[in-house]
Amino acid sequence: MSNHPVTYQLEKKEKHTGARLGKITTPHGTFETPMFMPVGTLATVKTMAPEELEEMGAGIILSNTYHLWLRPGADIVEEAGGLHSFMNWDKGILTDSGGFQVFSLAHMRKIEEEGVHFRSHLDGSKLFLSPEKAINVQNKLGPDIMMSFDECPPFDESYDYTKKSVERTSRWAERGLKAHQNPDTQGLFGIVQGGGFEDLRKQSAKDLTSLDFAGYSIGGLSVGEPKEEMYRVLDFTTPLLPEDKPRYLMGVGTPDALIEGVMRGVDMFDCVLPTRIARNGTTMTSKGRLVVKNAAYAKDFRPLDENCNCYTCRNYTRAYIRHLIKSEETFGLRLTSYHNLYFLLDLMKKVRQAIREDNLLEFKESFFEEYGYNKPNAKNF
RNA sequence: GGAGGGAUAGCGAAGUGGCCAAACGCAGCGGACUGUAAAUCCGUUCCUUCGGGUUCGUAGGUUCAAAUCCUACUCCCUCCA
Repeated sequence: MSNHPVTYQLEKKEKHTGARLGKITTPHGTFETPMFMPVGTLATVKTMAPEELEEMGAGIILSNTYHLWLRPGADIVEEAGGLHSFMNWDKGILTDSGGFQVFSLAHMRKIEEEGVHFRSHLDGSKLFLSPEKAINVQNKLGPDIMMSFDECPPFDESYDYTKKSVERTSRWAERGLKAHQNPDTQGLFGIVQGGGFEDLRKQSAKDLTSLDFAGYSIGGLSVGEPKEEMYRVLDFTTPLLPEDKPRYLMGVGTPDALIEGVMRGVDMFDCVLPTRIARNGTTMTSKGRLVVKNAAYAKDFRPLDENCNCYTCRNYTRAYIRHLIKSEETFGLRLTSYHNLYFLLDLMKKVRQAIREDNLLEFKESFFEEYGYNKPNAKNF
Protein backbone atom coordinates (compact mmCIF):
# COMPACT_ATOMS: atom_id res chain seq x y z
CA MET A 1 0.00 0.00 0.00
CA SER A 2 1.45 3.31 -1.05
CA ASN A 3 1.23 6.56 0.87
CA HIS A 4 -1.77 8.48 -0.29
CA PRO A 5 -2.01 12.26 -0.20
CA VAL A 6 -5.47 11.85 1.26
CA THR A 7 -5.64 9.93 4.50
CA TYR A 8 -8.25 8.89 6.99
CA GLN A 9 -7.76 8.78 10.71
CA LEU A 10 -10.40 7.00 12.76
CA GLU A 11 -10.87 8.62 16.13
CA LYS A 12 -13.61 6.50 17.54
CA LYS A 13 -16.65 4.42 16.70
CA GLU A 14 -19.93 5.17 18.33
CA LYS A 15 -20.79 2.56 20.92
CA HIS A 16 -24.21 1.49 19.65
CA THR A 17 -23.94 1.97 15.89
CA GLY A 18 -21.37 1.70 13.16
CA ALA A 19 -20.87 5.45 13.14
CA ARG A 20 -17.29 6.64 12.78
CA LEU A 21 -15.75 9.82 14.04
CA GLY A 22 -12.59 10.71 12.20
CA LYS A 23 -10.49 13.12 10.23
CA ILE A 24 -9.55 13.28 6.61
CA THR A 25 -6.35 15.03 5.71
CA THR A 26 -5.81 16.40 2.23
CA PRO A 27 -3.10 18.60 0.71
CA HIS A 28 -5.50 21.47 1.45
CA GLY A 29 -6.23 20.87 5.06
CA THR A 30 -7.95 18.50 7.38
CA PHE A 31 -11.65 18.19 8.00
CA GLU A 32 -13.61 16.21 10.52
CA THR A 33 -15.90 13.39 9.52
CA PRO A 34 -18.69 12.59 9.11
CA MET A 35 -18.87 15.58 6.80
CA PHE A 36 -21.31 17.00 4.30
CA MET A 37 -19.71 18.48 1.17
CA PRO A 38 -21.48 21.32 -0.66
CA VAL A 39 -21.64 20.86 -4.41
CA GLY A 40 -20.08 23.44 -6.70
CA THR A 41 -20.35 21.79 -10.09
CA LEU A 42 -18.97 24.65 -12.14
CA ALA A 43 -16.24 25.68 -9.70
CA THR A 44 -18.70 27.63 -7.60
CA VAL A 45 -21.27 26.60 -5.05
CA LYS A 46 -24.10 28.43 -6.72
CA THR A 47 -24.59 31.91 -5.23
CA MET A 48 -22.02 31.38 -2.44
CA ALA A 49 -18.67 33.08 -2.06
CA PRO A 50 -15.79 30.89 -0.83
CA GLU A 51 -15.50 33.09 2.25
CA GLU A 52 -19.08 32.27 3.11
CA LEU A 53 -18.51 28.55 2.69
CA GLU A 54 -15.55 28.77 4.99
CA GLU A 55 -17.56 30.78 7.50
CA MET A 56 -20.31 28.16 7.61
CA GLY A 57 -17.80 25.43 8.27
CA ALA A 58 -17.28 23.72 4.92
CA GLY A 59 -13.92 21.96 4.80
CA ILE A 60 -14.29 20.48 1.36
CA ILE A 61 -16.51 21.08 -1.63
CA LEU A 62 -17.28 19.28 -4.87
CA SER A 63 -16.77 20.22 -8.44
CA ASN A 64 -17.35 18.37 -11.67
CA THR A 65 -15.02 16.99 -14.30
CA TYR A 66 -17.49 16.79 -17.15
CA HIS A 67 -18.78 20.30 -16.70
CA LEU A 68 -15.41 21.98 -16.25
CA TRP A 69 -13.95 19.99 -19.11
CA LEU A 70 -16.62 21.46 -21.40
CA ARG A 71 -16.33 24.95 -19.95
CA PRO A 72 -13.94 26.62 -19.44
CA GLY A 73 -11.76 23.59 -20.28
CA ALA A 74 -9.15 21.75 -18.20
CA ASP A 75 -6.25 23.62 -19.78
CA ILE A 76 -7.52 27.00 -18.66
CA VAL A 77 -8.04 25.79 -15.12
CA GLU A 78 -4.57 24.28 -15.16
CA GLU A 79 -3.10 27.50 -16.48
CA ALA A 80 -4.90 29.36 -13.69
CA GLY A 81 -2.94 27.22 -11.27
CA GLY A 82 -5.60 24.60 -10.68
CA LEU A 83 -9.08 24.73 -9.28
CA HIS A 84 -8.09 26.02 -5.85
CA SER A 85 -6.39 29.03 -7.29
CA PHE A 86 -8.93 29.48 -10.08
CA MET A 87 -11.89 29.70 -7.71
CA ASN A 88 -10.09 31.14 -4.69
CA TRP A 89 -10.79 28.21 -2.37
CA ASP A 90 -7.84 26.89 -0.41
CA LYS A 91 -9.55 24.05 1.41
CA GLY A 92 -10.41 20.63 0.09
CA ILE A 93 -11.87 20.01 -3.35
CA LEU A 94 -13.25 16.77 -4.69
CA THR A 95 -14.21 16.40 -8.32
CA ASP A 96 -16.74 13.94 -9.56
CA SER A 97 -15.52 12.12 -12.63
CA GLY A 98 -18.41 12.69 -14.98
CA GLY A 99 -19.74 9.28 -14.06
CA PHE A 100 -22.98 10.77 -12.83
CA GLN A 101 -23.46 12.47 -16.18
CA VAL A 102 -23.41 9.00 -17.73
CA PHE A 103 -26.60 8.62 -15.73
CA SER A 104 -28.14 12.09 -15.88
CA LEU A 105 -27.45 12.67 -19.57
CA ALA A 106 -28.47 9.13 -20.42
CA HIS A 107 -30.46 10.06 -23.50
CA MET A 108 -27.51 11.73 -25.17
CA ARG A 109 -24.74 9.25 -24.66
CA LYS A 110 -23.61 5.78 -25.64
CA ILE A 111 -21.54 3.47 -23.45
CA GLU A 112 -18.77 1.27 -24.81
CA GLU A 113 -15.93 -0.63 -23.19
CA GLU A 114 -13.49 2.05 -24.19
CA GLY A 115 -15.55 4.86 -22.71
CA VAL A 116 -18.68 6.91 -23.21
CA HIS A 117 -19.71 8.93 -26.23
CA PHE A 118 -21.60 12.05 -25.17
CA ARG A 119 -23.49 14.80 -26.85
CA SER A 120 -22.54 18.03 -25.20
CA HIS A 121 -25.51 19.42 -23.34
CA LEU A 122 -24.23 22.88 -24.27
CA ASP A 123 -24.04 22.71 -28.04
CA GLY A 124 -24.72 19.13 -29.04
CA SER A 125 -21.18 18.48 -30.19
CA LYS A 126 -19.78 14.95 -30.01
CA LEU A 127 -17.62 14.16 -27.01
CA PHE A 128 -15.82 11.12 -25.71
CA LEU A 129 -14.99 10.50 -22.09
CA SER A 130 -12.96 7.50 -20.99
CA PRO A 131 -11.49 6.44 -17.65
CA GLU A 132 -8.11 7.76 -18.77
CA LYS A 133 -9.53 10.99 -20.10
CA ALA A 134 -11.49 11.62 -16.89
CA ILE A 135 -8.33 11.14 -14.85
CA ASN A 136 -6.30 13.25 -17.23
CA VAL A 137 -8.79 16.10 -16.93
CA GLN A 138 -8.87 15.78 -13.14
CA ASN A 139 -5.08 15.81 -13.00
CA LYS A 140 -5.23 19.15 -14.74
CA LEU A 141 -8.05 20.48 -12.59
CA GLY A 142 -6.02 19.59 -9.54
CA PRO A 143 -8.60 18.65 -6.87
CA ASP A 144 -7.44 16.93 -3.70
CA ILE A 145 -9.72 14.02 -4.36
CA MET A 146 -10.55 12.64 -7.79
CA MET A 147 -13.21 10.08 -8.58
CA SER A 148 -12.87 7.12 -10.88
CA PHE A 149 -14.95 7.26 -14.02
CA ASP A 150 -17.85 4.93 -13.39
CA GLU A 151 -21.19 4.04 -14.81
CA CYS A 152 -24.12 4.86 -12.55
CA PRO A 153 -27.01 2.76 -13.82
CA PRO A 154 -30.62 3.24 -12.69
CA PHE A 155 -31.44 1.40 -9.48
CA ASP A 156 -34.08 -0.73 -11.16
CA GLU A 157 -31.73 -1.85 -13.94
CA SER A 158 -31.75 -5.61 -14.57
CA TYR A 159 -29.39 -7.94 -12.78
CA ASP A 160 -27.67 -8.93 -16.00
CA TYR A 161 -27.01 -5.40 -17.12
CA THR A 162 -25.97 -4.27 -13.65
CA LYS A 163 -23.51 -7.14 -13.47
CA LYS A 164 -21.93 -6.20 -16.79
CA SER A 165 -21.87 -2.58 -15.72
CA VAL A 166 -20.21 -3.37 -12.39
CA GLU A 167 -17.53 -5.44 -14.10
CA ARG A 168 -16.87 -2.69 -16.60
CA THR A 169 -16.75 -0.06 -13.87
CA SER A 170 -14.12 -2.18 -12.11
CA ARG A 171 -12.03 -2.37 -15.27
CA TRP A 172 -12.45 1.36 -15.75
CA ALA A 173 -11.34 1.96 -12.16
CA GLU A 174 -8.17 -0.01 -12.74
CA ARG A 175 -7.48 1.86 -15.97
CA GLY A 176 -7.99 5.15 -14.17
CA LEU A 177 -5.58 4.20 -11.44
CA LYS A 178 -2.94 3.39 -14.04
CA ALA A 179 -3.48 6.68 -15.83
CA HIS A 180 -3.14 8.75 -12.67
CA GLN A 181 -0.20 11.14 -13.08
CA ASN A 182 -0.15 12.88 -9.70
CA PRO A 183 -0.43 10.17 -7.05
CA ASP A 184 1.57 12.22 -4.58
CA THR A 185 -0.73 15.24 -4.59
CA GLN A 186 -4.13 13.90 -5.57
CA GLY A 187 -6.03 11.01 -4.06
CA LEU A 188 -8.15 8.80 -6.27
CA PHE A 189 -11.33 7.11 -5.02
CA GLY A 190 -12.97 4.01 -6.43
CA ILE A 191 -16.75 3.80 -6.72
CA VAL A 192 -18.67 0.72 -5.65
CA GLN A 193 -21.70 0.01 -7.82
CA GLY A 194 -24.06 -2.93 -8.03
CA GLY A 195 -27.52 -1.48 -7.68
CA GLY A 196 -29.64 -3.30 -5.14
CA PHE A 197 -27.92 -6.66 -5.65
CA GLU A 198 -25.87 -7.84 -2.68
CA ASP A 199 -23.62 -10.18 -4.59
CA LEU A 200 -22.85 -7.48 -7.17
CA ARG A 201 -22.04 -4.95 -4.46
CA LYS A 202 -19.75 -7.58 -2.96
CA GLN A 203 -18.13 -8.22 -6.28
CA SER A 204 -17.67 -4.52 -6.92
CA ALA A 205 -16.22 -3.87 -3.47
CA LYS A 206 -13.89 -6.83 -3.81
CA ASP A 207 -12.64 -5.70 -7.20
CA LEU A 208 -12.00 -2.17 -6.04
CA THR A 209 -10.50 -2.90 -2.63
CA SER A 210 -8.02 -5.21 -4.29
CA LEU A 211 -6.70 -2.05 -5.92
CA ASP A 212 -5.08 0.63 -3.82
CA PHE A 213 -7.43 3.59 -3.90
CA ALA A 214 -7.16 6.46 -1.46
CA GLY A 215 -10.79 6.04 -0.55
CA TYR A 216 -14.00 4.35 -1.55
CA SER A 217 -17.34 5.65 -2.41
CA ILE A 218 -20.72 4.08 -2.77
CA GLY A 219 -22.46 5.07 -5.95
CA GLY A 220 -25.68 4.15 -7.66
CA LEU A 221 -27.79 5.10 -4.66
CA SER A 222 -30.06 8.03 -4.08
CA VAL A 223 -31.16 7.81 -7.69
CA GLY A 224 -34.86 7.54 -7.01
CA GLU A 225 -35.08 4.28 -5.09
CA PRO A 226 -36.99 4.15 -1.77
CA LYS A 227 -34.92 5.11 1.24
CA GLU A 228 -35.38 1.67 2.78
CA GLU A 229 -33.73 0.21 -0.29
CA MET A 230 -30.78 2.52 0.09
CA TYR A 231 -30.39 1.63 3.76
CA ARG A 232 -30.62 -2.04 2.93
CA VAL A 233 -27.82 -1.70 0.40
CA LEU A 234 -25.71 0.34 2.80
CA ASP A 235 -26.21 -2.29 5.48
CA PHE A 236 -24.31 -4.84 3.45
CA THR A 237 -22.03 -2.53 1.49
CA THR A 238 -20.17 -0.33 3.99
CA PRO A 239 -18.84 -3.35 5.89
CA LEU A 240 -17.11 -4.38 2.66
CA LEU A 241 -14.96 -1.24 2.70
CA PRO A 242 -11.59 -0.82 4.42
CA GLU A 243 -11.66 0.65 7.93
CA ASP A 244 -8.61 2.79 7.35
CA LYS A 245 -9.85 4.76 4.36
CA PRO A 246 -12.60 7.31 3.77
CA ARG A 247 -16.04 6.10 2.81
CA TYR A 248 -18.13 8.38 0.69
CA LEU A 249 -21.82 7.98 -0.05
CA MET A 250 -22.46 9.89 -3.23
CA GLY A 251 -25.49 12.09 -3.79
CA VAL A 252 -27.08 11.94 -0.37
CA GLY A 253 -28.32 15.04 1.32
CA THR A 254 -31.62 14.56 3.10
CA PRO A 255 -31.18 14.95 6.84
CA ASP A 256 -32.52 11.50 7.66
CA ALA A 257 -30.38 9.76 5.04
CA LEU A 258 -27.28 11.56 6.29
CA ILE A 259 -27.87 10.28 9.81
CA GLU A 260 -28.78 6.80 8.60
CA GLY A 261 -25.67 6.78 6.44
CA VAL A 262 -23.45 7.82 9.32
CA MET A 263 -24.90 5.05 11.46
CA ARG A 264 -23.86 2.61 8.77
CA GLY A 265 -20.29 3.84 8.73
CA VAL A 266 -20.20 6.52 6.04
CA ASP A 267 -17.79 9.44 6.42
CA MET A 268 -18.54 11.77 3.51
CA PHE A 269 -21.66 12.90 1.71
CA ASP A 270 -22.47 15.38 -1.01
CA CYS A 271 -25.71 16.56 -2.49
CA VAL A 272 -27.12 19.35 -4.61
CA LEU A 273 -30.38 19.19 -2.68
CA PRO A 274 -29.75 21.95 -0.12
CA THR A 275 -28.61 24.45 -2.72
CA ARG A 276 -31.12 23.45 -5.37
CA ILE A 277 -34.19 23.56 -3.15
CA ALA A 278 -32.87 26.80 -1.69
CA ARG A 279 -32.94 28.38 -5.13
CA ASN A 280 -36.47 27.06 -5.54
CA GLY A 281 -37.68 28.63 -2.33
CA THR A 282 -37.54 25.74 0.12
CA THR A 283 -35.50 25.49 3.29
CA MET A 284 -34.59 22.86 5.84
CA THR A 285 -35.16 23.78 9.45
CA SER A 286 -34.98 21.99 12.77
CA LYS A 287 -38.76 21.74 12.58
CA GLY A 288 -38.73 20.24 9.10
CA ARG A 289 -39.15 21.55 5.60
CA LEU A 290 -40.23 25.13 5.28
CA VAL A 291 -41.30 26.36 1.85
CA VAL A 292 -40.55 29.98 2.54
CA LYS A 293 -41.91 31.16 -0.80
CA ASN A 294 -45.41 30.07 0.24
CA ALA A 295 -48.01 32.71 1.02
CA ALA A 296 -48.19 31.50 4.61
CA TYR A 297 -44.95 33.38 5.34
CA ALA A 298 -45.84 36.72 3.81
CA LYS A 299 -46.23 38.31 7.23
CA ASP A 300 -44.03 35.98 9.23
CA PHE A 301 -41.27 38.04 10.75
CA ARG A 302 -39.46 35.20 12.46
CA PRO A 303 -36.20 33.77 11.15
CA LEU A 304 -36.31 30.67 8.93
CA ASP A 305 -35.32 28.55 11.90
CA GLU A 306 -35.57 29.92 15.40
CA ASN A 307 -32.96 27.43 16.55
CA CYS A 308 -30.43 28.38 13.90
CA ASN A 309 -27.50 30.65 14.40
CA CYS A 310 -26.52 31.12 10.78
CA TYR A 311 -25.98 34.47 9.09
CA THR A 312 -29.38 34.32 7.43
CA CYS A 313 -31.29 33.45 10.57
CA ARG A 314 -29.46 36.01 12.67
CA ASN A 315 -30.38 38.83 10.32
CA TYR A 316 -33.39 38.16 8.10
CA THR A 317 -37.05 37.19 8.37
CA ARG A 318 -39.18 34.70 6.49
CA ALA A 319 -41.32 37.57 5.19
CA TYR A 320 -38.30 39.37 3.78
CA ILE A 321 -36.78 36.25 2.24
CA ARG A 322 -40.14 35.31 0.72
CA HIS A 323 -40.39 38.80 -0.72
CA LEU A 324 -36.91 38.55 -2.25
CA ILE A 325 -37.59 35.17 -3.79
CA LYS A 326 -40.99 36.18 -5.15
CA SER A 327 -39.32 39.25 -6.64
CA GLU A 328 -36.56 37.14 -8.15
CA GLU A 329 -33.92 39.05 -6.25
CA THR A 330 -30.71 37.03 -6.14
CA PHE A 331 -30.06 37.97 -2.56
CA GLY A 332 -32.98 35.76 -1.58
CA LEU A 333 -31.32 32.75 -3.20
CA ARG A 334 -28.12 33.51 -1.40
CA LEU A 335 -29.86 33.70 1.95
CA THR A 336 -31.69 30.38 1.54
CA SER A 337 -28.60 28.68 0.07
CA TYR A 338 -26.51 29.88 2.97
CA HIS A 339 -29.02 28.67 5.49
CA ASN A 340 -29.55 25.21 3.94
CA LEU A 341 -25.83 24.54 3.68
CA TYR A 342 -25.29 25.75 7.20
CA PHE A 343 -28.13 23.53 8.36
CA LEU A 344 -26.55 20.37 6.96
CA LEU A 345 -23.02 21.29 8.03
CA ASP A 346 -24.34 22.03 11.49
CA LEU A 347 -26.31 18.79 11.51
CA MET A 348 -23.10 16.88 10.82
CA LYS A 349 -21.36 18.78 13.56
CA LYS A 350 -24.06 17.68 15.98
CA VAL A 351 -23.79 14.15 14.67
CA ARG A 352 -20.05 14.17 15.32
CA GLN A 353 -20.68 15.38 18.84
CA ALA A 354 -23.23 12.62 19.35
CA ILE A 355 -20.70 10.04 18.20
CA ARG A 356 -18.17 11.50 20.59
CA GLU A 357 -20.70 11.14 23.39
CA ASP A 358 -22.01 7.75 22.27
CA ASN A 359 -25.57 8.96 22.05
CA LEU A 360 -26.19 8.97 18.32
CA LEU A 361 -29.38 6.94 18.60
CA GLU A 362 -30.85 9.37 21.10
CA PHE A 363 -29.77 12.25 18.92
CA LYS A 364 -31.38 10.68 15.90
CA GLU A 365 -34.59 10.02 17.78
CA SER A 366 -34.96 13.58 18.99
CA PHE A 367 -33.89 15.07 15.66
CA PHE A 368 -36.37 12.93 13.74
CA GLU A 369 -39.10 13.83 16.20
CA GLU A 370 -38.43 17.56 15.82
CA TYR A 371 -38.01 17.42 12.06
CA GLY A 372 -41.26 15.56 11.63
CA TYR A 373 -40.01 12.28 10.19
CA ASN A 374 -42.01 10.38 12.76
CA LYS A 375 -45.33 11.84 11.68
CA PRO A 376 -47.24 9.52 9.35
CA ASN A 377 -47.78 11.56 6.15
CA ALA A 378 -45.15 14.16 6.90
CA LYS A 379 -43.91 15.85 3.80
CA ASN A 380 -40.20 15.98 4.19
CA PHE A 381 -36.95 15.23 2.48
C1' G B 1 -69.38 69.84 -31.93
C1' G B 2 -67.43 66.29 -36.02
C1' A B 3 -64.70 61.68 -37.81
C1' G B 4 -62.64 57.12 -36.66
C1' G B 5 -60.92 53.07 -33.29
C1' G B 6 -61.85 50.18 -29.02
C1' A B 7 -64.21 47.68 -24.48
C1' U B 8 -62.65 39.53 -23.68
C1' A B 9 -61.26 35.95 -17.13
C1' G B 10 -56.59 39.42 -11.55
C1' C B 11 -53.51 42.12 -15.69
C1' G B 12 -51.95 42.06 -20.99
C1' A B 13 -53.78 39.81 -25.28
C1' A B 14 -55.87 36.08 -29.19
C1' G B 15 -60.56 34.73 -30.96
C1' U B 16 -64.88 37.84 -35.35
C1' G B 17 -71.66 32.67 -36.11
C1' G B 18 -71.32 26.20 -33.89
C1' C B 19 -64.96 22.42 -32.43
C1' C B 20 -65.35 28.73 -26.72
C1' A B 21 -65.52 28.36 -19.90
C1' A B 22 -62.60 31.05 -24.21
C1' A B 23 -55.40 30.19 -27.10
C1' C B 24 -50.98 32.50 -25.26
C1' G B 25 -48.07 35.57 -21.87
C1' C B 26 -47.79 37.71 -17.05
C1' A B 27 -49.21 37.82 -12.04
C1' G B 28 -51.24 34.61 -8.12
C1' C B 29 -51.52 29.77 -5.62
C1' G B 30 -49.55 24.84 -4.93
C1' G B 31 -46.14 20.84 -5.96
C1' A B 32 -41.52 18.44 -7.48
C1' C B 33 -36.26 18.72 -6.71
C1' U B 34 -30.83 13.69 -3.82
C1' G B 35 -22.33 12.33 -7.21
C1' U B 36 -26.53 20.11 -10.71
C1' A B 37 -28.41 20.33 -18.82
C1' A B 38 -32.13 23.22 -12.77
C1' A B 39 -32.43 30.98 -9.87
C1' U B 40 -35.45 24.88 -13.26
C1' C B 41 -39.72 21.98 -14.25
C1' C B 42 -44.94 20.58 -13.46
C1' G B 43 -49.93 21.57 -11.99
C1' U B 44 -53.61 25.12 -11.05
C1' U B 45 -56.49 30.10 -11.08
C1' C B 46 -65.47 32.24 -12.92
C1' C B 47 -69.07 29.28 -9.50
C1' U B 48 -70.32 24.18 -8.38
C1' U B 49 -73.50 19.44 -3.94
C1' C B 50 -69.08 17.79 -10.17
C1' G B 51 -75.07 16.55 -12.73
C1' G B 52 -74.37 21.28 -13.99
C1' G B 53 -74.70 26.75 -13.60
C1' U B 54 -73.45 31.78 -14.93
C1' U B 55 -69.53 34.67 -18.41
C1' C B 56 -66.56 38.13 -23.22
C1' G B 57 -68.78 46.93 -21.23
C1' U B 58 -74.65 47.44 -20.39
C1' A B 59 -79.67 46.58 -22.30
C1' G B 60 -82.41 44.66 -26.11
C1' G B 61 -82.74 41.96 -30.86
C1' U B 62 -81.58 38.33 -35.18
C1' U B 63 -80.49 32.92 -35.31
C1' C B 64 -81.57 26.02 -34.25
C1' A B 65 -76.86 28.30 -32.30
C1' A B 66 -73.75 34.79 -30.53
C1' A B 67 -67.55 36.84 -27.41
C1' U B 68 -68.43 36.81 -32.73
C1' C B 69 -74.26 39.76 -36.60
C1' C B 70 -77.97 44.17 -35.68
C1' U B 71 -79.88 48.45 -32.49
C1' A B 72 -79.44 51.72 -28.43
C1' C B 73 -76.76 53.27 -24.37
C1' U B 74 -72.18 53.88 -21.16
C1' C B 75 -67.07 54.49 -20.88
C1' C B 76 -62.01 54.90 -23.08
C1' C B 77 -58.42 56.35 -27.04
C1' U B 78 -56.84 59.10 -31.58
C1' C B 79 -57.55 62.97 -35.02
C1' C B 80 -60.27 67.45 -36.71
C1' A B 81 -62.80 71.98 -34.90
